[in-house]
Amino acid sequence: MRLVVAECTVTYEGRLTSRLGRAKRLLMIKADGCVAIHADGGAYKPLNWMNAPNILIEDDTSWKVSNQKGEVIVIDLHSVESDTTVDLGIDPGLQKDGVESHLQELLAEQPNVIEEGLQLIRREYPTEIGPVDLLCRDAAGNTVAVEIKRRGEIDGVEQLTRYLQFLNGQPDLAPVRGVFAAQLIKPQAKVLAGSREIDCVEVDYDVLCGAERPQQILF
Amino acid sequence: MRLVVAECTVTYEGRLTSRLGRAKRLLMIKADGCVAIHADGGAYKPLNWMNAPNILIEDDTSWKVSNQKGEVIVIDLHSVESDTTVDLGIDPGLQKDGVESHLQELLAEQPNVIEEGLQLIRREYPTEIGPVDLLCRDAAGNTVAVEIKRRGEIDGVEQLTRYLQFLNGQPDLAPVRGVFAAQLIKPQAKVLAGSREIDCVEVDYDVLCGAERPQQILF
DNA sequence: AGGTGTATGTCGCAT
DNA sequence: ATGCGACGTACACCT
Repeated sequence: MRLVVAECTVTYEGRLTSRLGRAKRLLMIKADGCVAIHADGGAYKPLNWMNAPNILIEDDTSWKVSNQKGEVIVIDLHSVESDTTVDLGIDPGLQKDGVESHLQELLAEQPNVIEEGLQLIRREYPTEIGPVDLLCRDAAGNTVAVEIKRRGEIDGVEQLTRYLQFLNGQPDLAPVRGVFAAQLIKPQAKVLAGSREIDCVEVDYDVLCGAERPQQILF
Repeated sequence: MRLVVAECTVTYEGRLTSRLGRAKRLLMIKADGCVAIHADGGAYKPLNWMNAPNILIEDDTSWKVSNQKGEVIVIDLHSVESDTTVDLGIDPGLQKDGVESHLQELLAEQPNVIEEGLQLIRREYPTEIGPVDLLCRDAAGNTVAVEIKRRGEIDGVEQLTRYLQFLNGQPDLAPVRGVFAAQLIKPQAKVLAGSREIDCVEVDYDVLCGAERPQQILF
């Protein structure tokens, strides 16, 4: 990784056009070739950037970074305060826990956690308007579409509503009812779901992890 | 801005849980207090971060960054290779030249590009649930709500649907039909729009710019 | 390569 | 604060 602190002006032309007036900034060039221009604020997001793959052409007073899509950043350097390079090596990578896909896996294994007697028909059931997280059959033999979110908000209810609309247009599946499952469901989402006769279920992620094989725990 | 290069391990607990195994990384602390942990790849996004406002507690071997929402990053430092601070001053900021609003302006001037005989009633027509991009009257005298997007996706159709629902509840306007206009409309959005009897129109931004005053070009 | 859904999305603006 | 819409969204995953 190369870190340059310099007075510079920057222009970007691509998905939009932008300009940065003259100021001292940090230029970060990573081993993968991506370039980021950081100010001393504005959270972790750089002011401008160009992700790999790109081409960096460097001359005495300016850098030109361009990619295949026709995006270009031009960095004019007025004065360079420092220019250092560190070898960080390859990172072992970030281990994430608790994302939606994991929650979906756990609930696919344990649909009865969502509702007594629920059985999985298919995970990621494909439709023209996108995949339904879980398609299930309930104790009474009716089809149930389950939408899973980490945090249940209005968007998720809208999404599930679309699926239900679509699925109920399929004579071999209808009638299909909906269940909205999330670790936490916001009040507004609950209200909206309620008004559409969609059940809401809040699931405890830790309990779900612990209860992954309840038989083995019980005996 | 403070830049530290160090061997470290990191854990984050908050919206999810994550771990970073021991490796050399760049720790960036900006003047606003935000902290970012960068590896030498993965575009401009840090592996972990904590935006301001937060509290950084530093001792000999570890840093603890936490915020009011209960998110916590713990950085264990095994060895520090460098620790430098630069004063970048306040950035003059990024000047953006947007495309979205411009598209709306152009279509407001040229509603007939959307549909033959369409006339503008009002741009940014206010409703309780947000402004309708363009409210128009068609050749037959019916009211038309136009939603404009750079890229037309399902969200945009949902948004327009909400507006139509609202507008059709106004006796002086109803019936109102919808037109979804974008530079590019995704297949799923087209399907959803079709099922709701919303017309889709793809507009060419460059042609629109060129056709801004068609009379002057024709004569 | 293109399409779709997720994200610790972030960011800004209005209520 | 919360809701809502835009973003150069980025990114993984699938066809």
